[in-house]
Amino acid sequence: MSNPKLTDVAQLAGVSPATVSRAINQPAIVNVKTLERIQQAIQQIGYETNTAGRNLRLRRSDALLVMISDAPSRFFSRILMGVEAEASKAGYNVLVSNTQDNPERGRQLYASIQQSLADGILTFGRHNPELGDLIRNHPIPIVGVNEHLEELPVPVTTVDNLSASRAIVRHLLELGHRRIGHVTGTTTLSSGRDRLMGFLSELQLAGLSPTWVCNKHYNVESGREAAEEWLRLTERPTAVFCSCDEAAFGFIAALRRKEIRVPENVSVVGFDDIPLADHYCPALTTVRQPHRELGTTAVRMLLERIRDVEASIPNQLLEGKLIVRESTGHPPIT
Amino acid sequence: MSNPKLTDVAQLAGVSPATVSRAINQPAIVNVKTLERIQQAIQQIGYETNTAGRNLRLRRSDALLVMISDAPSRFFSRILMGVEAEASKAGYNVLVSNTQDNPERGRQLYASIQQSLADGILTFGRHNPELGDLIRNHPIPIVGVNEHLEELPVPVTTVDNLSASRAIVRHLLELGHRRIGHVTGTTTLSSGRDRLMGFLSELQLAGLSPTWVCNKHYNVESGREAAEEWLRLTERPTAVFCSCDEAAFGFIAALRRKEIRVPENVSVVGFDDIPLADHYCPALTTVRQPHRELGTTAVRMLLERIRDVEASIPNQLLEGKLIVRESTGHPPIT
DNA sequence: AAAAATTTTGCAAACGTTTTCATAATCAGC
DNA sequence: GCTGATTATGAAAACGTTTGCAAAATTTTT
Repeated sequence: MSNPKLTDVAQLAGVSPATVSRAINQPAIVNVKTLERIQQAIQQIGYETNTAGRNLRLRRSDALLVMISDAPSRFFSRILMGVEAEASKAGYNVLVSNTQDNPERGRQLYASIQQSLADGILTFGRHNPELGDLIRNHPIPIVGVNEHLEELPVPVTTVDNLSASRAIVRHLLELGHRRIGHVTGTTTLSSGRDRLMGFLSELQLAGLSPTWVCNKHYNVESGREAAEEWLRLTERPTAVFCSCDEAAFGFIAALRRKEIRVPENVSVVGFDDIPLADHYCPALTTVRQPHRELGTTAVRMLLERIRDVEASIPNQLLEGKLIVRESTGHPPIT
Repeated sequence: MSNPKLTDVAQLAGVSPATVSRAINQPAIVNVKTLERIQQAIQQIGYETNTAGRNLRLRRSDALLVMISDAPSRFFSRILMGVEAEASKAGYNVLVSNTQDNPERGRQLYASIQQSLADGILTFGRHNPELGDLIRNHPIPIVGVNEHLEELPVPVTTVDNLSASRAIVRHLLELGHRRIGHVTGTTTLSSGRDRLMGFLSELQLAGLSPTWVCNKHYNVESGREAAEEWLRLTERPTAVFCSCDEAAFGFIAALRRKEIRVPENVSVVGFDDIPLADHYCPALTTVRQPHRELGTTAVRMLLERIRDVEASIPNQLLEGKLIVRESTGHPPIT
């Protein structure tokens, strides 16, 4: 019950396997008459080219490896869909692997290329620094997504966190806010740092100093905790820029419990524009990250890198778009 | 700059390739002395076994294909992590592919097995019915996740939507509610139908008839629309079971705009227990779906099926757990 | 109609494993 | 030290493609 092979088609069509192969891969160079016969044979017999055979011969895998360091990021599946779309367009398959904080994962990355399991790697999250040396010594096609990877000498694509954060601050300034606070994301991640930097620098540009910077992480609990802290402040900021939508939700929900209303008492901004943001109450002002484009861009960069490992590929910054909804308004009149 | 191969190791260790292969795959049957020498050689030369070569020889792919029909489900990434974990434990890789509503996708499924791109398929979502015949005629290892697939003769694993829904209704009944409504999920999906059935049957068991059934989908907008409808009802249910957390959020948010409070004026229950549910305001009473376990269970079923395509594998129902939080309470006293 | 140029095809050798079968080496028992 | 059983190795044939090279068939040119 074995699958039909190239030779079966060849036999049926009365030609050599070589010709069949050519008929499939470079139809142009085979006589139109025989081409037809071959195609007919392929149809009739239900032939599908065997990946392992071809990959062995061509010494490639036809696959891109998406590597996650541990938990998938908050919008992983949307980025992944972008990756999948762009990869399949280029004839690549997408492998997903979670290194699960395995300290040995650096080697794993390498191995997967060496054993021709994948032709290139897309990496989410952080990695063993020692891997940096490995890559420097012997480059493999690898591109980072979402975060700059100081420990890895690889090109990355991210949203322009800096500009977007500055846009958020500008928006709040325009509304008349002067006391503005920031609940940071995970500042061991470049995105967290960049959002903070954007916040600080735009404020400085306006001749203001930050009223409150609360060091947290990218999750709901952080927003909640930040709210508790906010409540204890003597001089409360009238607007708070939360590092991500989830944090903003946590923040708003915790405040509501204390009868503090958004945006009447305090304006809140998120970041990411997750699907719920538009339907929260109040609908959340936030920055829309082009999740899907992050995926497609990353793949394009990676493909270029696969074509030429040494190719110097600049980092790609994607624009985030400020979406103004209901959670921001003028500061309360005191 | 080619990678070291089996023969290189063999040469270095002064043995035949066959022995090296055995040393790797069945170390028990090779002399301990030579085994050591071989292992040393492998280390020294940095050998990694080439996947394509092995797959070609063994006629398998070492990969499971996760197939999504179009958009990834609401908690796809969490299920995927379960899939990944269980698959890698069994030495399998995970391929993700989105058929993007391509009508030809049925054939694609088949092709991926035929061309030994994958050893088995995990499928999310619905498929071309004609594929059913194909599979009946010539079974391939394939397992469905999350939804029963009437059109495909394959075993599936899902949460026990029926029981969970009944538990929700029981919870509401215990709180004293007598007028209970349901905002359905997508009823072309088995989960949507089952949740509805659970709702209806438990109500019937209590000698009640449903006050309100609102036919919607699994998303926030649906909740919002349902809220509008609820507001127009002359006899409003005092409790509403929404088909998923997102819908519940949309429902609650829309009500809040009309100054209707949850749970004071109306109790609301969700389904899924997405991360935000615990941090919404009010924290959402819902059913926790074992997302990760759905993934691991599906893989286990699939592996069994790969071992023996004809193996009769019963559907696996996983328990959902009712999590009571703040969004449900006693009915308002009228 | 022959020669030259061109297009189509086939042969056979890879690609890197694993495994059957047979042989060589080792060991136990007498 | 010899036979028979056991264990450890090697030679070689797959697995299913693709492709350089050369030959064959076709077309164009003279």
